[in-house]
Amino acid sequence: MRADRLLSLLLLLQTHGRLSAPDLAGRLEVSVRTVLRDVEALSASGVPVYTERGRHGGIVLMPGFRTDVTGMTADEARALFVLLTGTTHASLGLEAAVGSALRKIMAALPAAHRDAADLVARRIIIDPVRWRSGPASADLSTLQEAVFTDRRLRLRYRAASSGRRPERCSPRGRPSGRRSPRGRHSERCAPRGQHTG
Amino acid sequence: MRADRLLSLLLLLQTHGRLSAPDLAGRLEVSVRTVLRDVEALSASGVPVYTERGRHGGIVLMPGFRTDVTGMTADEARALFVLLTGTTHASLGLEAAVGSALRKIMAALPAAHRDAADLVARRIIIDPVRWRSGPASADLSTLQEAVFTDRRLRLRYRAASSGRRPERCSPRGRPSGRRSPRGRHSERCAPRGQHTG
DNA sequence: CGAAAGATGACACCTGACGTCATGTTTTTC
DNA sequence: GAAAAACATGACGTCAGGTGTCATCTTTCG
Repeated sequence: MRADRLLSLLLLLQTHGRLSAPDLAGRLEVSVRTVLRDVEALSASGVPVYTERGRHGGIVLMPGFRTDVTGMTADEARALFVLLTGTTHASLGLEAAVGSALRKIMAALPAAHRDAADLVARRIIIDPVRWRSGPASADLSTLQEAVFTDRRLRLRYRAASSGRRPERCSPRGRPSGRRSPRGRHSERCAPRGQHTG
Repeated sequence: MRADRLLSLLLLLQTHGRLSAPDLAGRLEVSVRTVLRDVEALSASGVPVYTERGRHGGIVLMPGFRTDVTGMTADEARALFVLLTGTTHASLGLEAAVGSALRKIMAALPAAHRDAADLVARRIIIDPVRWRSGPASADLSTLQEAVFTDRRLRLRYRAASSGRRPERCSPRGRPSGRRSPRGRHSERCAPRGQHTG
């Protein structure tokens, strides 16, 4: 899904400061052209992302970003809070767009707002099995989430990252293998190199 | 978008107890076939929706639903809360899927969880202009939101519904009119009859 | 100057989403 | 019991969005 990948792109840019388009293409498992298209879409949507050309160019998120843009009132946030304590289970299992997007945001939360929600996000990250007990059709999204979680883990608890890996790999590949001729990295199972610096 | 409509379908079913497929088709401005497909998708996603055949059949949401399914822990909800107070502005303007979906949920919130968030949702519903001051590309989504809001208003504050209607109508119709041959109700401006009983 | 990387346009392919048509099946109503 | 209304399902065609690939061009750094 495109919206899904846009979110991942944004989170990747928030985590690392600057990434080259080929690098992003590898991480997101799409072509460089698609990465540039996505960057254009992000920029058109108001995300302060800009690019730098030349030898060591790359995609850069505006440094001042990631902190309080505060587009939402406390009231609105509270409304969401109330909503999410109740109905959300259905709405999460309902559509991959909202569901997986929120989960990805949640997974990447500590990087953005580490101050108040780190413990919460830690629980979610450490125990991804819980997601598997969700709605029945969680195969693909659980896999994607596991991959994403693993990446995040590499950043936070580098020691405890191994051994908790899902048995099936093939990130972003559908079980039917229909999408395999597209991506060039369908065989990879371990998380990609991570610029741990 | 399909995910968007699935959410609307769920909310419609939550508001009214039971609706026939042709009725839903009219409200959602799609064909009956699509409504049935959507119901199937909802059901496959774990939403307890069932159908009743025969003369006065219809689509019914399980009565026990809408209250605490509690698929999300308070921790997770708090994580979302923290998230939505911060980064959300970008993520809202970013992708219509998450953004408009959340707004629709928020708009329909009082029907579901009237107890704790009515005042919040009321503020949101009464002052939709605020959404217009968001990211620049909010044309279509703002229109859709306005239409949706108007419908909700008819239910809650029947007296104050008029006069605050957006100048452009054509709900769910793209400005280019590309989608017009599909939907059968592209010309309508006023909200549809609402079963106000 | 050459290599690496972003920028852009064009073209083809594929898939998901819809509408339409056709045909059953079930339930209510007359 | 027949007709009507409504759900159920399969098939087929259309259409637009998303992607990959190819081809150039421009910019920056070594």
